[in-house]
Amino acid sequence: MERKVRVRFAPSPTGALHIGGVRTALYNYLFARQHGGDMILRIEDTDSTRFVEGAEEYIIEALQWLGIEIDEGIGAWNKKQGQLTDSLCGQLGDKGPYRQSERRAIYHQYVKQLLDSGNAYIAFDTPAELEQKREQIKNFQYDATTRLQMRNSLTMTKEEVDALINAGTQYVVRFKIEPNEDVHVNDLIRGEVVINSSILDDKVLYKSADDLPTYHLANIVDDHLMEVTHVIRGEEWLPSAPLHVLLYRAFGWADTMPQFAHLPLLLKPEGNGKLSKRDGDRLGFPVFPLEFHDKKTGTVSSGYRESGYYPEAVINFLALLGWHQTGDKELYSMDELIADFSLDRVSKAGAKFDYEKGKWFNHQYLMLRDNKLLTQDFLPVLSAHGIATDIYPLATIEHIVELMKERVNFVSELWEQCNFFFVAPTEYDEKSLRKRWKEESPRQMQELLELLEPQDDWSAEALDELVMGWIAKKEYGVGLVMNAFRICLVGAARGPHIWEITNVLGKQETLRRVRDAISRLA
RNA sequence: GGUGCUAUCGUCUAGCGGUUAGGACAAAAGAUUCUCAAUCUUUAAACCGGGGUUCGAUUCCCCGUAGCACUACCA
Repeated sequence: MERKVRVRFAPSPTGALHIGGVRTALYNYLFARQHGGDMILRIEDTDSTRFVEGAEEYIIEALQWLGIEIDEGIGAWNKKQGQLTDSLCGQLGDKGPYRQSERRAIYHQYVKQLLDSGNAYIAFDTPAELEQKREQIKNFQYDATTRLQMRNSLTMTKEEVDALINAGTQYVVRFKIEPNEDVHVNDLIRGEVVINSSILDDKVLYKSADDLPTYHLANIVDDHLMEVTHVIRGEEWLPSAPLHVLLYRAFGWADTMPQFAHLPLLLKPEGNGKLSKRDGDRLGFPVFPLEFHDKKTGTVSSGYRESGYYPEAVINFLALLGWHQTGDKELYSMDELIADFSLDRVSKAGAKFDYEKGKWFNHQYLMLRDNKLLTQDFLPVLSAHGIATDIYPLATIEHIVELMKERVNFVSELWEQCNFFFVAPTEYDEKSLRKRWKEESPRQMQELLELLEPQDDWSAEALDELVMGWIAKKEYGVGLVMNAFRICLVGAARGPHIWEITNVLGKQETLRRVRDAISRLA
C-alpha cells in the first residue's frame, strides 16, 4: 500500500531558527505540499541543558511569517484548511505529544524493548571516566572492541546492575552495534551510501540523569510512531544515518523505514565552514528570519523581516540555494516552487551564502508589489523620520513611491532616496556644489526665479517649454542651469527628473527653495 | 587521526558522451539623461590535477588533491 507522504521539521529549541534550518523546513514543506502530504512540526528538546526560553515561539512565528504551513504538531496552522491551534505553541494531531520532553513514557517502553532484545545495554561509566579513557587511548571509541573493558551490564552480573540502579547510580543505555557489517543507506539525493558498522560507536540512547533519550533514539521512535515517510534533513546527519538504519532494524521496523534525503549545507560567504549563527552580525547580514532577543545574554541578532525583506523574497532566495530546475527561471512564487520542486534536482555540494543575491531578490519583489501596498509599507518609515504623513495626500506619497521604487532594494532605503520631497534642503552636498554650482549660478537662479514667478501653468510640459526656451535664448548651458536648479530643490545632484520634482513640490515650495538657495549660496 | 560527502565563471547554477560550455548576482565599459539611480547593450570571467573507458570526455570509472561534515550522556 502506498503510504501518505508525511514529513517533519524537527528543530531543537536552543535559540533562534537559523537560516539553514529555515531552508530545511522549506524543502520539507515543498515536498509535502507537492505530494499532498502532511508537514509535521516536532520539537526536539531532549537536551534539557540547552533549552532556550522563547525559542519555540520564535520558530513558529518565523515559519508563519514565511508562509511555511504546519499541518500537524506544535503550532499547527494551515491557511487552506483554516485549522489553527488555540495558542501559538499548541498542538494538533492524533500522534502527539509532539514535544519530545512530553514523550518520556513512550521512550521508556522502547528503551526496554531494546534492552530486552539484547540490542542495548546499561552502562555506568561516568563522563569523567570516559574522559580519562579518551586521554589514555588515542582514538578511544566505546564499541565492540572496548565495551567489555567498561562498567556495564555486559561485564557485570544482573545483581550488581540492579543494586547500582536501586542505589540511584546514574547510567545510560547504549546501543549494541555488531561490528564489521556494511550498512547501506539509500539517500534520495546522494544515492547509496555504505558505511561499515565498525566505525560506529555504541551510541548513548538514553540517559537516566534527566530521564530523556538522546536525539538518535527519540528521532527513530517518533518518526516511526508519527508515520513519517521521508526524512529530509541537513547533510550533517549523513554520518549517523547508518546508525538510524540499524535502529530501525533493531526495532523490527525496517519495512516502514522512511526514505532519507540529506541536504547540502549552507556555507559561509568567505569560504570556510558552514554558516553559523555568529556569522550574521560579523559579516553584516542577517542569518535569522526574525530578529532574536536572547534573554540570557541580552544580545539582539538581526532578522530578515526587520531588515526589510519580504517573505516571498527570502523564500525564493533560499529555495534556489541548493535547488535549481533545468532552465533559467529564477523568480518563483511559493506555488510555483511547490509545483516544480524535486529532491533529485537538489545539489549535492554545499552552497556559499550569497547575500548580494538576496538583496536582488528583494528588489524584484518590491518592484512587483502593488504601489498602494508599497505606500502602506513606507508610511511607518516616514513617521519614523518625523514626517507627519497625514498632511500629505496619500496619492502624492504613492506617486513618490512609484517614482522611486526602482532605485531601491528595501522600503527603508526609499527614505534616503526621496527625503527631499518632504524636507527642504538646509545644507548642500559639497561634491555637487563643486561640480555643478558655478560663479554665474546665483545670477542664473535669480533669473529663473523671475521667469517662474508669473508662471501659472505648472505642468511639466509647460515648464519644460518655458525654461528650455529661456536657456536657449540666453545661450546658457542646459546642464549648468538644470543642475544648479536641482541643487536648489534637492540639495545635491541626484534624484528623479526635475519636472517630477517641481510637480510634487508645487510652485510655492519650488520658488521658496530657489530663493533660499540663492541667499545661502550667493 | 579515522569515516563519509562533495568538486563548472568570484558567487548561485544549467549541462545528464559530440555545445561557440548557457543564465542570474556581483564587476567593468558604453548608450540614455539636467544629476544620481534605474534601464538597455556589451565585455571580462569556469569545467581542480592525473590516469583510464570510448572514435570522442566537463559529463562514466579509478587515483590524487582540495573543501566540507561527522567523530559527545548536543542536536
